[in-house]
Amino acid sequence: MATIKQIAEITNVSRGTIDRVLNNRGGVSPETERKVRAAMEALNYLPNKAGKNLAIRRKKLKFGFILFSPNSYNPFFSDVEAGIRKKALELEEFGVTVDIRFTSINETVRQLELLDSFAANDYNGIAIAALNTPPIAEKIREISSKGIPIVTANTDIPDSGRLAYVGSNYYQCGQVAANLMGLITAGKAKIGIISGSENIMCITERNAGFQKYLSENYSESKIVSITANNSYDEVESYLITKKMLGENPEIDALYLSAAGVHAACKAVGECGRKITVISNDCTPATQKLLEEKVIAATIDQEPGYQGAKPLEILFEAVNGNTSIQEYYYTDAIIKIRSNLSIE
Amino acid sequence: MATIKQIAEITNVSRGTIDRVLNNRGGVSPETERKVRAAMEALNYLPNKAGKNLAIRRKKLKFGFILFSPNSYNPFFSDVEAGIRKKALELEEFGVTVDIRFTSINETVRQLELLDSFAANDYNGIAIAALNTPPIAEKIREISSKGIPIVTANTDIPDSGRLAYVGSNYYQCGQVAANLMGLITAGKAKIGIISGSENIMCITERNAGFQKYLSENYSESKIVSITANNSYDEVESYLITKKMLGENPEIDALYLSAAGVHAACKAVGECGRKITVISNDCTPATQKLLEEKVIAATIDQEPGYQGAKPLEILFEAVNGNTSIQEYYYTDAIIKIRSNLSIE
DNA sequence: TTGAAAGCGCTACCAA
DNA sequence: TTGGTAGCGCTTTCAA
Repeated sequence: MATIKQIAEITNVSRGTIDRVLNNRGGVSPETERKVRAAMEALNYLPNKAGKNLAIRRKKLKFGFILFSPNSYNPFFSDVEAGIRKKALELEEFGVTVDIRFTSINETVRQLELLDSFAANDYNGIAIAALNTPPIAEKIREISSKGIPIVTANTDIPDSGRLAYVGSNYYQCGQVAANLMGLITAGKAKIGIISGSENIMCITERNAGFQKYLSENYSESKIVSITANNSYDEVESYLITKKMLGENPEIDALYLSAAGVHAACKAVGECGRKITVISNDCTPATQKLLEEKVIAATIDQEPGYQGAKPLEILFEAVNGNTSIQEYYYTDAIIKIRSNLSIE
Repeated sequence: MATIKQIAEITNVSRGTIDRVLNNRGGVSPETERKVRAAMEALNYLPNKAGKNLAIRRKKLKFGFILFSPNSYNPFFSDVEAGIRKKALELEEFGVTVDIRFTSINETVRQLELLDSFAANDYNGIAIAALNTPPIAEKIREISSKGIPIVTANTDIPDSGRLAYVGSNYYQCGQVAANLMGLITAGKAKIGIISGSENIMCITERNAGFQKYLSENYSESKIVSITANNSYDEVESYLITKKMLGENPEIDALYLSAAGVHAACKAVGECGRKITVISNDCTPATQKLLEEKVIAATIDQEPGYQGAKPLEILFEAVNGNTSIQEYYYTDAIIKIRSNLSIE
C-alpha cells in the first residue's frame, strides 16, 4: 500500500518527479531514476486506482463506438448497445464521454468515414465492430499508429494494429453446438445447417467448429445439407429452411449458425416433423422459441459484455494500464428453457 | 455531473453542510436542508464514486468472511476462496482489510464464536456461508441490529436481518438439471438421485426443483431411487452409488445433487452400463470426468462470484449505497465437454 | 532536471 | 447549526 508521497519522502525527491519516472515521461536524471525505481521496488509500489480515477477527470476523455444497427433480422446488437450505454454511464463519473455511431452490416465506406471522423476530432479511443476488409484494416493501422487505441468488438481484424478483441470464439461456439447436438440426439442426428454469408468470418468459423467436433466425437451423425443465407434477410431465411426440410425428409436436426432464427423456425413448425433445433444468441424471439420448446438450446455470447468491455479496455489503456491482453473471449453460454429467466 | 462544490456555490452553503444533508448526518436546519435538496434535485446530483473511494481510505475498513473449509469431498470452496482473495486485493486500494476464517460444514458453535469475535473487534462488515440453524440466525440478527452489515454467501438464512444473499437459486439448479436430463435422454430416463444431507436446504431445494420440472415436462421419465449421503464423505458417496446401481438395473441416468462427484462416478464406471450423469459444480475432478465423457453435463454456480460479490456489497453498504438488492443469484451455468476450457 | 502547488470529489474534524 | 480546512493518491502546470 505504498503511495507516491511515501516514495517521495524516502528518496528525497518531489512527487512530480516520482510521477515522471512512474509514467516514463522523461526528463529525469539517470541517477534520480535509479534511486526512485529502487524505492518503488523495495516498497512494492502499485499505483492507486481511486487516485488515478479522480485525477483523470480533468482530461475529459472522449471515446467513440462504431456498431452495426440492430434490425429485425439481427436484433442481437441492441443488447450490445445496452452494454455500451451502461458502461458509458459508469465512465461519466470519470469525465469520459462516449459517442455511438451505427452502420449497416456491409457499409465499408461508412465505417472508414466514421473512423476518420473520430480520429480527426481528437477522440482518445475507438471501439468498432469491424468489417473484416482490407481498407478497414489499413485504416485501423493508420489510426493506431497515431497513438489512438482501437479495440475490436464482436468481429475482429487480427494483424491490424488494434489493441484487443472482445467477442466470441466462434470456432468454439460451433463446437459447443455440435457437442449439444450429439448429446441431445444420442449422436445419431441427420443434420441440416442454415448458415449465413460465406464471407463473414464468424459464420465460417462456427460451421468449421461444428463440423470438426461432430466428426471427431459423433461419427454416427451426418450433415445432410448446408445452405447459406447471403442476403441478411428474414424472408430468405424462411425460404431456404422450408426448401431444405422439404427436399431432405431424413433431416431431424437443424443447426442455425447465423441470424434469422425466427423465420427459420417458422419453416420448422410448418414441416410437421420433430426437429432438434440449436441456434445462436438469445434474443427475445429466440427466448420465446425456447419457451415453446421449438428450439432445444441456444448459445449465447454475452452481448452486454461485448459492449461494455471494449470501453473498459480503452479507459484502462488511456489510464496507463500496460497489462492488457489481446483476446477477451466471451463465454459460450448454453441457454435452455429452464435457465432463461435469471440473469 | 454536478459536484458537491457546485451545489455549495449555488446554495451559498458550505460543502460540509451539503455532505451532512447528503448523508443524513443531522444537525442541519430544515430551511437549509430544503434549499440544498432542491438544488441537488435540479442539477440531478449523483455522488462521484472516485471521490468517495479516495476519501474512504482513511476509515481503514475491516471485513470478515466466514467460509467452509475446502476438502476432498467438496473442493468447491477453494474457488470461492480464490474469489475472496482477488476481491480483497482490489479493496486493498481503498484501505480495506479482509480476514477469512474457516469452519467445517457442521460447526455451529464455531461460527457463533467467529461472528462474536468479528463484532467485538470492530469489523465493519461480515460475509458468511451460514449454517441455517436458529442460533446462527439469532446471532446474525443481534449483530445486524448493531449496524454491522452481514451478507450471506452460498447458503442463506432469510429473515435473519442479513443485508443480502449471494449464491445459487438452488431450486432453479434442480430444474435446469431436469431439463438437461430430459433433453439428453429424449425424456425417457430411469433416474437415480444421489443426494446429500436432508437438513441442508440447498440439497432439498435442488431435489425439489428437479422432481417438479421432470414431472411437469417429461412425464415418460421416472425417478427410480433416491439415496442421501449424510456423512459428507467420499467413501460413503461411492458406496451408496454402487449399491443403488446394483440394486436397480433399470437405472440409466443419475443426478448427483450433492458433492462427492468423483467417488460416485467411480461406481458408475464399475457398473458396466451406459449411464447419463448430470452433476453440480465444476471442480477439477468434475472437469476431468466431463473430458472423459463420464459426466454428460454439470451445472456451475460461479464460485468466484460468491466470494467476491459479498465483499463488494459490504463495501457499497458501508460507503452509503442504499440501492442494494436482497438477492444476488448466480447463473445456473451449463458446462459440457466443449465449453470447459475458456473462462 | 527538479520542486511546489493546485486540483479532481468527498469526508472528517475543529472552531465558531 | 454552520463554515473552513486538511487530507485521501495522482497528475499537471508553472516556476526555478
